[in-house]
Amino acid sequence: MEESTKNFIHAFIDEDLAPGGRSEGKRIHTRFPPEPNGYLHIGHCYALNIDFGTAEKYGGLCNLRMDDTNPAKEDEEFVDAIKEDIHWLGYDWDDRFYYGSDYFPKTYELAVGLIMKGLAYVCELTPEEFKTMRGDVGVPATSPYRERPAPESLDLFERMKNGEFPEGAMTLRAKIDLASGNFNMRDPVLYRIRYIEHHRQGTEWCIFPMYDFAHPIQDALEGITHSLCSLEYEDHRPLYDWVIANTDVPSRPRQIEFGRRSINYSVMSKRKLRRLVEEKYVDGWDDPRMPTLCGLRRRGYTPGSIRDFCDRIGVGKTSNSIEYALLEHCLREELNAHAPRAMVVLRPLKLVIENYPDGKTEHFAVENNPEDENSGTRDVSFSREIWIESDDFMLDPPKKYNRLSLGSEVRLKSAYIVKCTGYETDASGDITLVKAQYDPETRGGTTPDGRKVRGTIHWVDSLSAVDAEVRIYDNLFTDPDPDGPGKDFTELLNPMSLETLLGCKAEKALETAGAHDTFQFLRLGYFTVDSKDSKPGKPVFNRSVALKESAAKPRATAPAEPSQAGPDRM
RNA sequence: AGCGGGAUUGUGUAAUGGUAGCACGACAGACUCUGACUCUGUUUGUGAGGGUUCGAAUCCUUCUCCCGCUGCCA
Repeated sequence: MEESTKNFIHAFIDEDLAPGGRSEGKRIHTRFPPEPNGYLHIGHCYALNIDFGTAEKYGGLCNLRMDDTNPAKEDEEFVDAIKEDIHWLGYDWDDRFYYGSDYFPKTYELAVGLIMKGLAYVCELTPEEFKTMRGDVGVPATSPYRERPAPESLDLFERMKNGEFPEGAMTLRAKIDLASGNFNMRDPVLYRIRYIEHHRQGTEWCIFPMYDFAHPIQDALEGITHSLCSLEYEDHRPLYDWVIANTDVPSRPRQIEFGRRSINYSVMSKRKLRRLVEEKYVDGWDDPRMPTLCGLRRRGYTPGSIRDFCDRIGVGKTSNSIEYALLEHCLREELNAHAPRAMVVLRPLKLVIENYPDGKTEHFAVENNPEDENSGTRDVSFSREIWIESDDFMLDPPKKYNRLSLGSEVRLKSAYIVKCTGYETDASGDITLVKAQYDPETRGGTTPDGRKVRGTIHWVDSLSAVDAEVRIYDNLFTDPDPDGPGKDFTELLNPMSLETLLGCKAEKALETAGAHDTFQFLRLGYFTVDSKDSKPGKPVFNRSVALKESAAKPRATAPAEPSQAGPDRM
């Protein structure tokens, strides 16, 4: 997992660490600064991996800091969820957990210092005036308050802080360059007035620093050496550097920007994820179809598979969309090695073994995981009537069909070889039952005579079967890029993204499976116990990811029989 | 149009002047008590033109295309 390949960020850091570099002799220190206004998603994992991973690579430290300088958007509710998700992924910040808002007094002090140096002024342009006087490409911005004497700005700024002016009446602006081609440098706002209760500061403050002012100060105060952020802040770097250069801060962090990464068939922006939840296209932030960490967790993704994914997608300055198949591969790879096997029939069809004594029950020891010799075996019972997957029997099988058809032989996994002798149908011609004869010499699924049996299928003893609900998930969207230009993602939702199967038959051992337990259902895929809806005796499983299927495998027509739409089916 | 970034196979990522490699996907075959896993093999790429050089993905140049910014959001 620790690829530790060198990326462009490492190249910059090596350069800074070299003799004469800005970080020579220093311990590398990064930070992860989420805004507590939503749940973490897979895109954050990528940033987490960069922030914590870079610190780790250099034997440094990474802080966790809640970026909460805008009281209108943030909520304490998200703070704990964010911390939980990060810990779940396996990253730790020790005792270095901070809130940006904890620095409000110091930030205010530094703003005062800027005013005294003549580098900031109180501007009384209303938001509307501000907009009209912002200038344009080739047209400088203007402000009649730009030359206001420092003592006057000092007085007004203090009164802003004391709550003497209404929202929007004035701002504190940096005095930089009204004609800059980089609009972020056209005397950017440093402080604005907001009469909103802050989730931690209460009503202590009514003026709040902007990100562009607060962030570099917070970084410098914490001794951050490298402030890693996404590409959209590239235009802000000159301002970041300006703040560092012109305020009295103890260190000089370097901002480095990296390209974002998204996943196809998904949306990633908080705004869109919020819409999916609020407009009930999904069942909540932790709906297993969501790219949120809580959603992925409920779906059955493991921390290891997600971190492996982040390592594999690399770090660069391009903004790209990764194929969902890579994430799935990472999960399969981990689960194949570790998930215990179980037999579950999703779409049950009764198989009656005519020459097997009625009332008799046998027990077989079935290996828990053929990939892991130490995983042992479990006891699986067998009797005259068993459930098999309905597409494991076909009347008119295509070529290369290895399963049951009239007259064919198949192995019941770990039990016996059976030969199909007949079937029954209902009035409409649908198959209701399949008949077979077993070969007593093949106990355990062996063939003492050395004959080859092409197919092996999974099965569940009807006498001990447990009814289960299984949820099959597919992409949330039908379009690989639902976020693309000119597209309305709500019109691209996949109506088949959730299929709920009721009356599935699970082997007895699964009756009491606990939340987040993950199994490989033989020949089907990896399934995780749903953490919300599963109950002992009434298990509910989420399909985390299907097994790969070779194209050669003939696709039987999927019988719709026990399948039913869930309540939130779209 | 002003400023800032970017372009290597279907996808992502290496190669900083010296054989374009790796992973995922796809396809084909071997193996198999999971049509999984594993193993083997195959296909497809340096956005375009010009230049420098023995030699260019890499350096120079012109062009094309893509993305971000013009909140008192982060």
